[in-house]
Parts: sequence; structure tokens; C-alpha cells
Amino acid sequence: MAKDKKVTEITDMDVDFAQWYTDICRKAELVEYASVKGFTILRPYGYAIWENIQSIMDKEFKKTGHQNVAMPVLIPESLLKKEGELVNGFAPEVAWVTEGGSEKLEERLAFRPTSETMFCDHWHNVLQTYRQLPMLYNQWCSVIRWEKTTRPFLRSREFWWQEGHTIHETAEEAEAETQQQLNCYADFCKNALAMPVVKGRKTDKEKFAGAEATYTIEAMMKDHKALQSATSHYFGDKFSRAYDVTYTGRDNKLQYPFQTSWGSTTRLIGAVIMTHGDNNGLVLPPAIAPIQVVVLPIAQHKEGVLDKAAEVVARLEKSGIRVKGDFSEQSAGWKFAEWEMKGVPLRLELGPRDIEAGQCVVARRDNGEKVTVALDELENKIPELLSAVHDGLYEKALDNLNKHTYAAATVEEVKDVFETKGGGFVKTMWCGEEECEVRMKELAGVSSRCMPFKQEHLADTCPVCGKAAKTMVVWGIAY
RNA sequence: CGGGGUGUGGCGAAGUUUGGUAUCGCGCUUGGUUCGGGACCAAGAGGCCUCGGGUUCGAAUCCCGACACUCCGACCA
Repeated sequence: MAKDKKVTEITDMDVDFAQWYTDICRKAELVEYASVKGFTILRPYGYAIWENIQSIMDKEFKKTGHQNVAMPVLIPESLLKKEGELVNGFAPEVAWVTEGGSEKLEERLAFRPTSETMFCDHWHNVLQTYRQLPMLYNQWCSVIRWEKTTRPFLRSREFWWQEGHTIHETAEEAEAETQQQLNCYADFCKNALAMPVVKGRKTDKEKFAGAEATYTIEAMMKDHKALQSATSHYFGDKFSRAYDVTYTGRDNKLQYPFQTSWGSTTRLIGAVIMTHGDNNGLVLPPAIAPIQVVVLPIAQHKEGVLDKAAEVVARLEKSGIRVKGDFSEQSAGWKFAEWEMKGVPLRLELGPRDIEAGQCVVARRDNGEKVTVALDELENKIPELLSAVHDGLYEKALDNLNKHTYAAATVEEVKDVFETKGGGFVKTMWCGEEECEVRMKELAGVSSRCMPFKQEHLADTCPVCGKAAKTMVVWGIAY
């Protein structure tokens, strides 16, 4: 294997990408399997990543006027069934409660797979006047969907997420909210996760059950597969009508509000693993890394080393950096490998020679580069280096996305990308017919990821049927 | 849900074909020597062999069943 392979606990990604992914999830101590199939335990290190994601995102939501609420976990069957499309979409994966204590329940209760119905029921009760609009709600919770095959973070029967639900006076306002939140996600991916995404609209076939329009951000993983990383839905007044959510409008007439919902999940952690990870393990963007800098004393038995290292930790902590000193008895080499596997962005080495020279060695996790930093300048240099790691990660991810995005004019060309070029995103024109979308899946094995907002005119005709093309679609193999 | 693979101390495996006292490496504990890329020596601890039935004097091993994990499809955040 390559010389830079230093962690042997992790299967190489080029040998077995799926195994590599699972190895990271387990060996970096992010998750552990629970005793029920498809349920996972988020361990302290994994949960800390999620907490960082939550705290950054939550602040963004609040900046635009959203408020957090908590809805019940159980939904009565009758309530869930009021909107036909949503029920049909989720029916195969709903888990039910049928007993309470020793009593059989009169009516089955669904574990929430998503909470549109609960929000609508609540709004039905509390909404009176246009003066209360818009209502901009969000909740952080877990939901249950009885998936058939499961993988940590990517697909599990319970997952943690945030679901935003809003109602508005006008369709335009609701549409704008949908776009605003999609952009919020895309910005988050870029600024916090160092992950570029393609923004676009889902085709009718791929959109959320019951939505009028679904918008998505799609990211490309290191194996060139697509990962839907967040979605934002516009519902029109469909749910309002189904759940009888009404208010008295400015015209003193009864009106139905226009609704949106938008969500992102712990899947984002899976996205980070597969966007930045390497053969030595996890690589975390600094913004969400539970530990941004690990301080490793070298020859720590020697006089003064541990004291100096503790001093460095305290100074960095004081300047607001998430820092940990590893003063355990393990050898230096072992610690290097361990913290590399856990994806810590910066490693700060401090040995007797450094102390004498008034400096330390800082190694970047993203590219392995080592630089010598004067101890006096730590408070300035460490944030600079963290920011450099972020940029380095983003550049690399963007390069991966660009290098594996193709344009195709025929079905054969689409197939060729997946058969000989190792896959990626393929842009083609499309007539807009679902029949052609299905046919593309049959012929080339790809599904439509989205119709990007950034449209290009690649050709005049649909590569499947040859009729006049309406829009450009991006195809890929999805997780 | 269809098709493969796997299940043995915390982790990774050998043993299963041909039934006969449960093995190895890592990790863990204690002591010592080490310490700038996964150190070494010594002594220890730890296992209803995934679970449930069956066959047998005797089952990790053979038979039946269940469950879990995993990979490839279909479905989905």
C-alpha cells in the first residue's frame, strides 16, 4: 500500500469502499450497533459532531426568525391518513404502537416518520388570523422509518434530524422560504462541512410524497456516488386543505395558508465521512470537529514536557479552540495514528527540543503537511491553520465533484461514464416525461438526482426518446 | 423483500470437511524497560463458541429453525 498509509485498522477505500466506510464509523467510535436491527447508538464522539452541526445550523435558523418546538412522537392513524399522498408514500415504512401497558389500543398510533401531520393538526387548533402568520417552526428530534436495508448514518430505522415546518399567507412567501432554507443548507455544507453541493429541483418521480415541489442539495462522495444531503419542500395549500388549517385573511374571508417543510439529518455525518475521509480514517472539517487540535507531548517523561503541554492546551482553550491534550501512556506513534483515525484537523507536537527552541510542530490532517510554529504565535497561527484545513478540504472535494461531472448526449454516453470512467454525475437534456426517466434507469442504471438551478443547454433533444428537450437533469447512482 | 457471505473472550481470526478437555494475535490488568510515526519483556484476568430446538455416551463441529451483521439489487433522508 501507499507510503502514507499509517492506520492499519481501516480497510483501504480502493479495496472495499463500503467496508472502509463501516470501519471508520466503528473504529473512530462514532456509532455502535444497538440490539434492534437498524438502530444505532451515537457514541460520545459521534454525538459531539452532531451537536456541533446542530448548534451551527440552529443559529442560522434563528437568524431568519425560526423558533424551536417539540411535537409528540406518536401520531394517531386517523390523523396520519388525512392526506392521501403522504400516507401512501410512507405507509411501507411506518412502525406502529398497538398496545399501551396491557391494554390493546382503540386506534393504532404511528411512530412519526415525519411530522407534517402533527404540525397541521396543531395549526388547525391555534391558527386564527393572518396576524399570526408566518409561523416559522423547527424541531430537533428523531424519527422512525422501517427501512429494509440499513447502514450507519446513511440509512437507519431511527435517525436524528431537524424538520422545519412553516405556514405563510402567500404562495410567493412560502416559495421564498423553501428557497431560503435550501440555500441555508447549501451554505452550511460549504462553510461548516467543506462540502460542495449541486442545488436543484427533484423530478416529480423523486419528489417528497405530497409535495408540490421538492428542492435538494446533492453531494458527490469519494466513490462518485450521489448523496442527497438535505431537502426543502413546497406544499402549496394542499395540506392546509387536507387538515383544515384556516385563518381569517385581510379580506375577512377564511383562507388556507401556504406551507413548507425542510429537513437535514445525521446522514450529514455520513456525507462528511465519504467526502473527506481517507485510508487513515476520518477527516473532520474544523467547524464540526469535536476536537480541533490534539496536543501530543513527545518524550513526556522528560522534565517539564507535560507542564508545557498543559500550558499550551490551556492557552488554546482560552482562545476558544476545541483542544485536547493526550497525556496517556501510549507511545507517540500510537497517538499519531489514533487521532489521525479520529479525524482531528490539527496535531500539535511538543517535545523537549521544541520547548528549548520555543516552538512546536503542527501537522495538518487534510494533507499531512507539518509546519513549525513559534509558541508565542499559537493564538494567531492555530485559527489560520484551521481555516487552511477547511479550505484545503473544500478545494479537494470541489475538485472531485468537477472531475467526475460529465455531459452526455446519448444513453450510451451516460452508460459509458459508469462502465468505464468510474461513475459520477452526468448531465443530459430531458423531455420531462417520467417514462424516459424510468427508461434511463433501466438502460443506464442511474436515477435522476435533480434538475439543477444552473441550467445549461447541452442539446435540443432528449437522449432517451429524441423529442424536444425541456430541462437539463443530473443523473447518478444514489445512496 | 430477492440473491450471496459471516456469526467463536472487548476486537480480528483458526478450529467445523472427518464430533472427544476451546486456540492464536491485538486489546485489558500488574510490574519493569522504552518514548520525534501504532515499542519490548515478564506475570495475570477474561469465553453458556449468536439464540432456540434436535441427533449422540459426548456438539463450536452434524440436522432443523430463528435472529443479527455485511455485500449486491429493488425502496428510501
